[in-house]
Amino acid sequence: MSTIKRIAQKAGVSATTVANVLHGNTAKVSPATREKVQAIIDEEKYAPNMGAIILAHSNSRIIGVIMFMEPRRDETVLEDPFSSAILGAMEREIRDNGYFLMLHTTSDEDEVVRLSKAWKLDGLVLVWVPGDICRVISGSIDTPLVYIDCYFTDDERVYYNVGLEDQRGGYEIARYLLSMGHTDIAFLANNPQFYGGDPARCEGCRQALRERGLSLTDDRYIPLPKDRRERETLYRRLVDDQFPYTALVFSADYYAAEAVSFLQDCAVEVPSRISVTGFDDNIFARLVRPRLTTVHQDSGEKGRLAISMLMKLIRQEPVPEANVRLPVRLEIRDSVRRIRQD
Amino acid sequence: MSTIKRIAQKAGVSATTVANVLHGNTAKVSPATREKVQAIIDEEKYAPNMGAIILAHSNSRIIGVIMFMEPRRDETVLEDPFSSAILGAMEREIRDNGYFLMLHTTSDEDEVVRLSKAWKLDGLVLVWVPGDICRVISGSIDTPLVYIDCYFTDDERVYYNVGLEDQRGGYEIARYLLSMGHTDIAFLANNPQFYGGDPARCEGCRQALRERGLSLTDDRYIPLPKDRRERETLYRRLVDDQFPYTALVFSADYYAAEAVSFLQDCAVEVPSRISVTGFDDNIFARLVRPRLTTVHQDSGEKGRLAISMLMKLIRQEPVPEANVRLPVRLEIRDSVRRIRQD
DNA sequence: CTGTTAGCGCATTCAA
DNA sequence: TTGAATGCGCTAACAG
Repeated sequence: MSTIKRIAQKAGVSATTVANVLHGNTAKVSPATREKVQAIIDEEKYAPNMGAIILAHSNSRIIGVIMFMEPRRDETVLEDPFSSAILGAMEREIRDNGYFLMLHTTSDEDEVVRLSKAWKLDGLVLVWVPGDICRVISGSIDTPLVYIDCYFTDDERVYYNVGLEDQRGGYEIARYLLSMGHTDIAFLANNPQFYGGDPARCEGCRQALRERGLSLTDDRYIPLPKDRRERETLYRRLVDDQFPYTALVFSADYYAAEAVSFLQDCAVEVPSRISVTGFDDNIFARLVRPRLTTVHQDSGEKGRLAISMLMKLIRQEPVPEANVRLPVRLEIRDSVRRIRQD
Repeated sequence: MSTIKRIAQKAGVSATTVANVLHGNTAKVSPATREKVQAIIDEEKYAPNMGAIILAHSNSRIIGVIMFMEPRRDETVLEDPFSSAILGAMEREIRDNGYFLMLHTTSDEDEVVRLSKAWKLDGLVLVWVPGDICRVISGSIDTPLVYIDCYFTDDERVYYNVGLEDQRGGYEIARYLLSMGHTDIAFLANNPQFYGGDPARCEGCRQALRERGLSLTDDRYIPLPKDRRERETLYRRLVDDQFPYTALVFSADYYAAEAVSFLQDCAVEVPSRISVTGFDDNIFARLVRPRLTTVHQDSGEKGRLAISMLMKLIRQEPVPEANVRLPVRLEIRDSVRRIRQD
C-alpha cells in the first residue's frame, strides 16, 4: 500500500530521501524536507514491506524459535509450564530487541535448515535438541545459533548453549536424600535417550550414591509412560512391597506433583510412607501438599540469556562464555522424610 | 543461495520451467525435463526465498498470533497453562496447514496493524482483545482475522471469534453452589475491565443468584492483585469473620488452586470452613487437594477451531458460524461442601 | 543535500 | 513445451 515511492511522490522528493529520513540518516537530508517527509510517513502509517527487505539484503529480523520433540510424542511440548516460561521470556526479549519471533515445533533437522534458509533467519534458538542432531544442524547452517538445554556429542565445534547444572542438581538432591537416610532410590524421567538434562541429572544421583559406595542400578532408572493412567499404575506399583524404594526422585516437578497427589489419594502417605523429590521448582512444586523438595532453576532466565547471547552473536560482539550452565539450588520443603539419623 | 535461476542454469533450462516443476505444473513441462530438473532441485535442497514470494504476490504464508496483555502487566501472559494449551494447538494446526507462526505479545492496536502490513500476513489470530480495540483493528485491517475469547462492543461488523459459554459456566457454578446451600458468594477475577470471559462469568453468577431473589453486590466482585503475596493476604482476609462468605468463586483454576493450598497452610479447611470453585478444569484443578470443583473447557479445541476457521477465511470458504461459543461442563469434585439441604 | 539506477528471487504474462 | 521480459519494494552505490 503505502510504499517509499508513494511517499516520495506525495512529498515531491526522491525515494532515496524518504529512505534516509526513515533510517534516521539526518546528516543526509535537510531539516526542512526531513520534517515534511516525516509528516507524510506518519500520516500514511508507513510500514516497510519486509519481503522487500529480505530480498534486498538477505536478512529478515526474524528469530526462529524451534522446540524439538520426539516424532510421535503427544504434541504437548508447548504446554508445560517450563517451556512456556522460557518462551514467554524469549518473546519479550526478541520484541524488545526489535526482532520478530517465528515459532516452530519439529523433530526434523532438515526442516530447521529449510526454515532458516527460506526466511533468511537472523538467528535461531533451538530447544531440547539431541546431541547428534545438533551436530548436523550446526554443520549445515551459518546463522547465529543458540541452543537451550542441549548436550553435545563432539567437542570440535563451538556450541552456544544455555543449560543448567543438571548433574549438580541430581547430585545435590541425592546427597540430601542420603543425608536423610535414604539409600533405596528410584530415578524417574521422561525419556532417557532424548531429553536434554535428564541423563545428567541421573548421573548426578549416581555420583552421589557412588561416593557412599552405593549404586543406582539400571532397573532404578525408570522411564515414565506418556499416558497418565499408565503413570499412575506405575506409581502404584513402585510403592508395592515388592520394591524397596524409600524415595522417588523425579526429573520434573510436574510428574513429582502428579505422583504426590495420586499417592495421597491411594492412602499412601508422602513423605511418611515414601519420599518424593522434584526438579525445576515451578508452580507445581509449591502447589501440592506436601510441598515438593526440589531443585530450583530459573527458566525465564534461560530464555533471556539465550536471546542475549544470540543478539551478541548477531551483532558479532564477543560472547564471554559459549556453553553456560545456570546454577541450581536445592530447595528443601516437605516431601522428604528423615528415616534415619545420618 | 540455491535459487531458481541457479537451478535453471544447472539444468540447462529456463527459470520458468523450473518454476513450473516446482509448482507441480506437470501439464506445462515434459516428463523428461521434469525429472531432470526435479533431481537438481532435490540435490540442491532448494528452499524458496520467502522474501521474494512476499514481494511477488503480497502474501507470506505467515499467521500472526497475537496475545493481548495489559500494558504494564507482568509479562506472564504466555506462561499460564491456558495460553500454552491454546498456543500448542495452534502451532500444530498452522504447521500442518503449511503456514508459519509469528508470535507476538502487545497491548497496542497500531502494532497489530503494522505487523500485519509489514509481513503481509495471510491471517491473524488475536487472543484476549478488549472489545473496543477489536473494533479498531477489524476496521483497519483486511486480512482474515479470528479472535479468541473476545467480547465485542458493536454488532454492525461480523467478528469471527472462538469463545466459550462463559456466562453459562458462571451460571452453572453458582446454581450448583446454591443447591449446596451457599448464598454468600464472592467472585474473584483477574481484572474485570480487561479479560475476555470474566465479566460474562460473573454475570452468569449474578443471574443464578437473581433467580433466587439474591444478588451479587459490587463489593463481592473482587479483583485479584498481580502479586502473589498480596493475593494471599486477600485470601486470608476473606476468611476472616468479618466476611460472611461461605464460598469463593474464582474465574480461573490457577488462583483457586493457589487459594486452596494457601488456606490449607493457614489451617483454614477447604471445603469444611470455606468452599472454593475454579474455572477451566486444567491441570491445577486435578492436582490440588481437595480437587477443585470447576467448569470444564477444552482449551486445545479453542486453538484448533480458531485455526480451522482462519483457514476457511483464507481460502474464502464459507464459515458456518462466525461467533462460536464452545460448551462448558460443570465438573463436580471435592472443594465444595454442602452446608444445607436444598 | 538530492536523485538515478541496478539488482535481490520469484510469479506471471506473453511470445516463440 | 519452453523462454524472455516485467514488476513487486527496498537498499546501496554512485552521480549530480
